[in-house]
Amino acid sequence: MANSIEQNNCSVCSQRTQCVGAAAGSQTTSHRIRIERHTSLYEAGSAVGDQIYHIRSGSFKVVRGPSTPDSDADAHVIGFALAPDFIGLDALDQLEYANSVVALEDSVVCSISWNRHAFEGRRRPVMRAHLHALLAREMRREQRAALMLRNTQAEQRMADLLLTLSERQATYGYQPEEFRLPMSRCDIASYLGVTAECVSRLLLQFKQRALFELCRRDVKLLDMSALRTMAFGHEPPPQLQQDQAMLAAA
Amino acid sequence: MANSIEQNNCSVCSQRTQCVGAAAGSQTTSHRIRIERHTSLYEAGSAVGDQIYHIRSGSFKVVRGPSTPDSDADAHVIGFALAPDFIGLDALDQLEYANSVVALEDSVVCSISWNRHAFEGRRRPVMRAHLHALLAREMRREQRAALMLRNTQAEQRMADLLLTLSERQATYGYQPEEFRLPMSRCDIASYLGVTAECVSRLLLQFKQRALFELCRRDVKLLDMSALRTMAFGHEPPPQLQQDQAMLAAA
DNA sequence: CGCCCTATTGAATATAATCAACCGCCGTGG
DNA sequence: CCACGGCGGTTGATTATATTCAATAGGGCG
Repeated sequence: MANSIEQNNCSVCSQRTQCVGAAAGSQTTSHRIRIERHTSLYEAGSAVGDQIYHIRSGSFKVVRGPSTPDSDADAHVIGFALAPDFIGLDALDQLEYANSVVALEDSVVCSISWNRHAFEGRRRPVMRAHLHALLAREMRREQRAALMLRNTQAEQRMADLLLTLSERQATYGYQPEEFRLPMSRCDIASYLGVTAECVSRLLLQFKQRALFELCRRDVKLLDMSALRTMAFGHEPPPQLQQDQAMLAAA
Repeated sequence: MANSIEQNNCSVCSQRTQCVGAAAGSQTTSHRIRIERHTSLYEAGSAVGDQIYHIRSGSFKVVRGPSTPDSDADAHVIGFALAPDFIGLDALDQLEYANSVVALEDSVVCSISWNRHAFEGRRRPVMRAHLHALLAREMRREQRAALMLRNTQAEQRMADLLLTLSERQATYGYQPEEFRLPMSRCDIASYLGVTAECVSRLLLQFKQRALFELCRRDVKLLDMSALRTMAFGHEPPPQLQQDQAMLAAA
């Protein structure tokens, strides 16, 4: 399913300050993989290797179980992964992947052999810290998502999702107000834990309240502070950039 | 808050087959800590040390944020931890704990210095595998919980909780049908993402349908297969014992 | 052009929240 | 010993929120 692979020198990578691979040393190489839209990086049930994946560009959905059991449309979206996220951390100890990862658009990932990097060589302690930080960060992100699911209405979760996407857009150098939703309404619904109809209605409401403009999948946020107020009880910060900072510093 | 501490020789520990500490070597020691009911093992905001905790007996709730901000009762329960769970894995890379852990009953935990065990000594690779297995397993557990929150009604989540508690009871040598709920209705409600009233009604329904007997906090499951059918769509297995087996085998 | 798939809209229904009252247990103090 | 008050838990009535079922709209693509 992965469409093309090429070698990659981490020391000249544009994302080396954020990446685990680059920290391992200047001569490190990794494999760069190009994934076409709607194809999977890996499928639930396939063998887990020695690698984790770093998204260089594009976006993915993480789906519980096989991505297309044909008839069975209850493939639940348990998360989205956008550049520069890492994928495959939850499978470190497993023989088979429990989830499938499907590209929402044409994307590029780096495959990093974590075992070699994290536990050999001079920079081993640094790499360990990196890996543990990634694991713990992922765990806290899951916790936060679960918290949202428990204690908020669909409206707030939708607002949160929009803000998260916006934030991600911003860290990538683009404007935070304007972006394109890489996922379908159905994916959003599955992720938020509501029906597609409900997503539709929520988006309509948002539009009517002039929180944003929306044409198909193109979004332009108009009132981000209102969205923030809606998502959290009017506080500014989920400490995400803090985690990013830690990662870069390590 | 931790009430008493004593030294502990892991090689004669009754749980050495399941514990990270014991695998490190025969002369390993850890600290055994006694925690009184309603006191916290640690509080959100307190400093993270070099240890993770292994529950030897008793039970805890994991609460997002400080456990008692006095007036503010919206302390959300993000999970329960029962023997022989591990606690503190999500803080490996952090300076401060993000969650608080509160004992639901008088409990005993072992404090294990993971850094020393996992990265020094002859059994280092084994320890690493242990630690990574714990981290990844915890992550998958979170994912499973989130899946339940997204795609199920309160009824199913309640059934799932009861079965989980039952299963835990069984792994500990007791009968799986009869046990005592260590947590309050309010804690259950917070964990399931519903109100306390709703929990009450659900439990009443279960009783009326003769799924179980319930007196205050004492439970006796009468129809476990019905509960299973309710929780998952009539399939048997969340693969949890598999994880346990892997852990013991490593 | 016409089909298929995604998305939207509407009406009726189900599920859980909210608000409010009440019960029963337990510890305290008269 | 019993009365009191507090807390955890239960129950009821009403309302809000999201689901379900069904029908429709619109874009992409052969």
